[in-house]
Amino acid sequence: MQTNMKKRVTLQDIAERTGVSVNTVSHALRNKSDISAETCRRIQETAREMGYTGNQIARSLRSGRTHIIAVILGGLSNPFYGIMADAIQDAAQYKGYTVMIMCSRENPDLELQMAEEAIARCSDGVILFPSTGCEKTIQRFREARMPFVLVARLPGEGIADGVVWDETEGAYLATRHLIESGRRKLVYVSDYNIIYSTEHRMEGFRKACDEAGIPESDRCFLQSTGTSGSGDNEQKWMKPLLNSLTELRQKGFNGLFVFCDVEAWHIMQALDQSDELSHNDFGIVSIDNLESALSFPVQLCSVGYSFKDIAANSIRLLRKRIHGDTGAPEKVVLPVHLVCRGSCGNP
Amino acid sequence: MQTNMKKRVTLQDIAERTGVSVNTVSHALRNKSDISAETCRRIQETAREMGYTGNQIARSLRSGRTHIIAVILGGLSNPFYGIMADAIQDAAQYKGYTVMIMCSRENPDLELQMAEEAIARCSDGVILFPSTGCEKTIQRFREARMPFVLVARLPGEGIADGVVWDETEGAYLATRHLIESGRRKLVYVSDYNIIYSTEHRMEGFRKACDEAGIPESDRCFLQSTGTSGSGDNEQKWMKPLLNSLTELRQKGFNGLFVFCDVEAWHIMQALDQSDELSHNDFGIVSIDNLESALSFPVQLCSVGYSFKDIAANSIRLLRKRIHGDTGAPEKVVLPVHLVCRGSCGNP
DNA sequence: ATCTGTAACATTATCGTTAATGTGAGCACG
DNA sequence: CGTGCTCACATTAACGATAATGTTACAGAT
Repeated sequence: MQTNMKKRVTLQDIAERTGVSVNTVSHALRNKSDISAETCRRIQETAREMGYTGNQIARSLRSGRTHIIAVILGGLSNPFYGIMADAIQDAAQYKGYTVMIMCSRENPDLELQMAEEAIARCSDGVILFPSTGCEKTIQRFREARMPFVLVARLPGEGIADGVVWDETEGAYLATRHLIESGRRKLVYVSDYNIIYSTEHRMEGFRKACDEAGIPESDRCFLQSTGTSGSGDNEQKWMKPLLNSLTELRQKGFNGLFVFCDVEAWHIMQALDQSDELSHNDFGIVSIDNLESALSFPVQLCSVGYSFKDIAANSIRLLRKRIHGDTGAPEKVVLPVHLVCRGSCGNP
Repeated sequence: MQTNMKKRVTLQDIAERTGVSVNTVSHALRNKSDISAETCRRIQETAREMGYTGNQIARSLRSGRTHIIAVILGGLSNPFYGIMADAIQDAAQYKGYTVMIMCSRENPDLELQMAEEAIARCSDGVILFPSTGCEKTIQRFREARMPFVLVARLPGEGIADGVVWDETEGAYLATRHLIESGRRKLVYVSDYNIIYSTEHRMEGFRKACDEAGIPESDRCFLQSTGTSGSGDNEQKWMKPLLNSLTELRQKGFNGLFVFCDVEAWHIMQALDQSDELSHNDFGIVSIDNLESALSFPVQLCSVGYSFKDIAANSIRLLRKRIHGDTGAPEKVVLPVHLVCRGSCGNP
């Protein structure tokens, strides 16, 4: 059964080999005081010879610290999360943490399950990209006294530490960009209905429209289906979407504000596969600026923010809590910027 | 200092509360025998009341199993790895494992460092996407008796368990597709020089050329720079690439076999940003079929394989070793298939 | 000659859980 | 009426590392 008995070298083994106590070995390897230079050298050499590797599990049990940060996000095949995870990994590693990524699939039940995992595994803290319906998860972290930070979405003011970017401003910039490129009949289109993000992006959209004097009749909120990429069957969602867009195009709508880049790609794909429409029939802008990190051959105008800053701030806030800070929740709002690549249709 | 004393509920706490021994609590919570139904019920209820969550760290130390699988890959911002990681996560979770993702940045030194982490944290096993120069990493896993599987790249026959797909066949299919769409002066272009993959893809490219009777003079191997996405500065790599491609175009070269989708996107982006060339000047095919998982508005012909099967087989092979199998290394070669989306230029 | 101090180690307890034994009460049975 | 057996728990010993104390030998002070 246990033929692959991993008999790792332990402090005990080194102790026996060098003829000192386990504690002395432990101290010697960590260069603590109270060990003579000669003994210290001998122990360290023996440890190297024997191929000793400290057992993090044992250390964690003793110290109560795992140096693990759990990151709960939608799923890694979504480039948005992929890029985020990469940035967080980097920032975490820089501070000596290992990350453990868990996927919620944007489902509050799975999210809670992942939270339970994070707690059971004694993570030092959790970075949560909260799903819509994350209340129970947050409640659970509180009751378990598990330090956590909310990223990207912040359901309620002062509820917890959070790192977000200026969503309203982002949507405002994107929409204004559409308008400045000559579009005056605008569609806000999305499959997503995400806590925090949706309301703020809608608000930014409205603000830009108001400012430009675009009447309500020239604004349209199109709730699409399948464009978020959750469903697999293309045929199912493309048809209805194209029908709606064709109709809107005939009514003179010529600008699309799309919730995020991933969704915009889906919509562009649909438009390009259609016989009657092309993605050039609409000015298109969205949010996330993923192309900047990925170098796609897609010319999508988008509003970006710094993934690196989001990661660094998340780790910073988390570390504060891990180290015992019990102050009021801190909210970090990062700036956004517009990147024009031509999909707005500006001549 | 330690104001956030996480005083979790332990078996001991439950034992004191119910007036039985710690062991009895342990048994009761795991529905082991030798505990009377009444006591069992009482203990479980108390545990629920007190909000008990088992401590995985302690369990791991005791049992010698962490139920953690470390995955060492290039980096999550690369959609190839993002999709892979997602599939592996899924397969691992299905079998009761949590994955710990570590990034090698395709750098053997970092890779070794991550391997050390995986060992120190007592992962049950490791899934490694080996970098070029992975010998020391593999050596380390062996000496630590750490079960591992190589995925995507297999440096040497019978060296270790491995899951790959038919690279030669893939490149052959892709190249033949180019030829069948009327291209007969072909460029193999790549920045990558990856162990295993590069030789096999080149071989497939050659095989298709040979079969179609394309003379050596009508084949070109272009070693690009920056197209793999490792460098940040676009201007640096685009110029030389476009110069090379312009020259090749003038010489009549009209088909590009690109190492992988991510690289093909970069090249298409460069072509589209050029004044003299467009991505329509070349038939383009590559490998990975990432669009199928991501729904990008990019019409790239590509050779795909099943991410799900790769993930499932990796976990399967790993579990065999984790459970003590010491048989000969197993190599799984998964089939590939071509997906045409039009970038080949077929009229 | 006794006391004190300290360098350099050793011992012991502990983190939370679980496997391997240990134990006492109650009951059946020859 | 003692033996054996089972039930239902308790006790003890790990897992590997580390913090909190103990211990010893020897140097120097008084």
